Amino acid sequence: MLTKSSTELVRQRNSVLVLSVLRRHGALAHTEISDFTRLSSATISAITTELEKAQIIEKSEQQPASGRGRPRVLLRQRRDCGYLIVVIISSDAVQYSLVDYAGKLIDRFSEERSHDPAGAVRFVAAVRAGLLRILDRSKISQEKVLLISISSKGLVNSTEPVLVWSPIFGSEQIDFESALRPEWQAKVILDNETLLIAAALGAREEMVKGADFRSLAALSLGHSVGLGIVRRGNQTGQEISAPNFGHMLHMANGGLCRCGTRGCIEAYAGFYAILRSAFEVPLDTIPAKFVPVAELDKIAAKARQGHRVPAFAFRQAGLALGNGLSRMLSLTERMPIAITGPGTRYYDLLRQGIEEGLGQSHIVRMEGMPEIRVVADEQILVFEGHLNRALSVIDEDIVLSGVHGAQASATIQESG
Amino acid sequence: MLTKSSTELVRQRNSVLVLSVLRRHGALAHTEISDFTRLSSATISAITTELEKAQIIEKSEQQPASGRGRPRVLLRQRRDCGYLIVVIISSDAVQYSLVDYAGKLIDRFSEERSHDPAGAVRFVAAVRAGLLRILDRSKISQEKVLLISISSKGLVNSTEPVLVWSPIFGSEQIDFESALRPEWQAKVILDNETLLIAAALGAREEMVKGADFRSLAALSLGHSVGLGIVRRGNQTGQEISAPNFGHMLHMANGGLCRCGTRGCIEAYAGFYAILRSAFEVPLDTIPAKFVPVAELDKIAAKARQGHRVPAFAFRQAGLALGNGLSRMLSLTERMPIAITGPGTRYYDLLRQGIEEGLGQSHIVRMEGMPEIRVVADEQILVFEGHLNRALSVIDEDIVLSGVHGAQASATIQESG
DNA sequence: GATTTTTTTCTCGACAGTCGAGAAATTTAG
DNA sequence: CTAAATTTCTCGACTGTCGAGAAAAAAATC
Repeated sequence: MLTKSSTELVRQRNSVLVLSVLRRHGALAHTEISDFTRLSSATISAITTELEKAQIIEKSEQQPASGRGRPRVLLRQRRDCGYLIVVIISSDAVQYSLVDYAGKLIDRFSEERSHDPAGAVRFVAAVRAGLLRILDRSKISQEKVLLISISSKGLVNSTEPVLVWSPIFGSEQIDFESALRPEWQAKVILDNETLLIAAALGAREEMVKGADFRSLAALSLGHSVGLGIVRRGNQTGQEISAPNFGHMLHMANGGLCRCGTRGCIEAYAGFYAILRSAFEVPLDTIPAKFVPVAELDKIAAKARQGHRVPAFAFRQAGLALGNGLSRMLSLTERMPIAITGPGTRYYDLLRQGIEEGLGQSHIVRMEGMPEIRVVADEQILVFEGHLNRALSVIDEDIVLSGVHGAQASATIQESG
Repeated sequence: MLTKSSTELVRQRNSVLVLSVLRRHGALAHTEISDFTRLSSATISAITTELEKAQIIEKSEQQPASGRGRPRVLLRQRRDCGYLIVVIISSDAVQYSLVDYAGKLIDRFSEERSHDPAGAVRFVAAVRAGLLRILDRSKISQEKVLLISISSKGLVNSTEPVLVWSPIFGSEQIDFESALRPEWQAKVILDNETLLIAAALGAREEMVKGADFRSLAALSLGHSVGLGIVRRGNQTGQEISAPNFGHMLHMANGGLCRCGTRGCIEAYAGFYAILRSAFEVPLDTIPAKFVPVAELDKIAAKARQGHRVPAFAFRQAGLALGNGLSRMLSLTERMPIAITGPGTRYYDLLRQGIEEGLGQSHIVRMEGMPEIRVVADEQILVFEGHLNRALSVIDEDIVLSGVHGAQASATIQESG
């Protein structure tokens, strides 16, 4: 449904635009902002003075003039405009990071995760405690925290911050919104971890290729299998989604998966599945909850030495991934695939299977093999994705709700 | 990438908004437009007088006043503002329809399709002749044709009107843009047939449910298998896609498909596949080019009488469809599925397989079986989808490029 | 038949936003 | 000290939307 447009909307959108180029390129002068946004100098003046009055951006300290002419005055976000807490939930720990409005990391710690099975309630309590702890350590007032950005593996509700299914808690849903609302007025967002990886890679790619960038998929290999897809939207930035790839059907009536279904991709390509297959355990045995990486390393070593059974296990995993990717490509379009996660260390063993699995589909035979690249530093990508996403959400929120109100309160502060 | 906004953009978007409510609700009075668009009366005046000067809309004939007060003046699109040619390519014929700007059908005919294999070039020539023929019959000047909207089964390039793969011509690409550009200045768009069905069903659904509508998939069963997905976009209307569903991998190293790959869904669920399976022909035999529906009816009759082999053929088809749909749902979200096409007459035989195939996946086990409905009148839906899509494209084009220019030329005409 | 009521359309002034041009500011080069 | 260069700021013009009220036009009422 289309909706009406007004001149205020124009100002809002252009304000967000100014903030976003500031975000992307760091501190910028008036003229540079004008160049990047294609807005006239007069408009930049109007917008920046408004944002400055609202205490969202500030003029930077005078820096040594680097040429003739009137020296530039750089504009940058005010670090103390607001704060962001990033919560990264992984299988064995939860990492809390406090970040300021300029994207600078202020504080960070990790907490071990309790592995007790009936732990959803206790887990939520732990997250609440962790959030209060990082706030307490920083001496920042709670109202200044504008956003809490959470990520986890698993399936996430697309509109609300509800974890619908996760490898650890299964179908025991976790609603972060209602869990945190009592003590936090900050907005809460929740994203799938691999989605954030895809978003970060997409942003990097767009930096390089510019308008040529179309789409990209990120595949994360580990105890579980995740997929994120980022596509260039029609007009409004990027469109990202995190399908339930690990539990997409690979083969009807296939191996038993952790989720209780038979034949999921993960039941062939997850770490536990490779282990199960390498030890020739029947495919309908209930899989191990957790597999030490060292264990898998041993299997990989044997496979590299030429032992048939472990090599076959990796090959089967590759085939499941390749088939799944080919199905994903059939449902979307040809796009490069970036593989991340701890599983990349076995890529030499997986590769042939992946390529064969991809090659078995019409789309790949017709359009050719998609570009596959291995990307390290999964953790950095996740955090980068958090920042990209969270800070632009904050920018939008500030402009949408804040500028006029904040401007008024700023005037009061000045006169008071 | 965000882009700058300006006041002209506001006017453009609001003009499109006015045209779209006119499109949706038929002739409307000033006040009604204001109600629907939430724009003020003054703005409606400004926009409508502009559109009227540009000869895009007109005041309707005075109708008997139906109450007290100043009588309403209805505004409607000018039928002669421009024309649209709809070309529906099906396996045995090509249908040409001439439609005016108000969406009214003016002329229509079908032409048999030559089934010669080396026919891509000849086929394009036939389409060009057909287009000229329908233009000639109508006595409309060629410049008045603003858009040629083509649909076909198969895989379509998402940005340009290029048929990438089709059941009949295979990988022999057809670029309608370059084929028609010499003699037509009209814009050319090409869509997958099932995508248009999905778009039409989505529009209907949105009429009923309003903002509650989220997404919907249309599955078309026939000689080939098509899928269209429509999702409510973030802000700008609907987002539709037509994946290569029929040739998504169903089973690695499975039955041979028309496309030359093994294991496509169509190689189990297409009409030829059901035939092959019912006659217990080996799955690697090259499939029949064309299967008379009567032949399939016979098999269905036997299956309904309880014969095992033909019943199994339908069941296998259902399983392939169900597995494929479950994979699609894993990659998107839970959504209702509408089944159309000639294959719906065998739905009683397919149903059990489809449901079982769906049930084998994690997503369906977790979120439950999606709603499945059978929808008749596929042809009507295709045409409706064409109109929805094409006319809104025309509206946008007119406003974007036309209003000021057309206004100028109108003034010239008046003074001349 | 004149007047009032009701409903719709049109018009006017206020306000918000962007833009181009040029003025003002401020530094380096000579 | 002056001229040149460069950046920032300001002003008036233009476009757009809005609310209020005037104008139009028919039915209802006296």
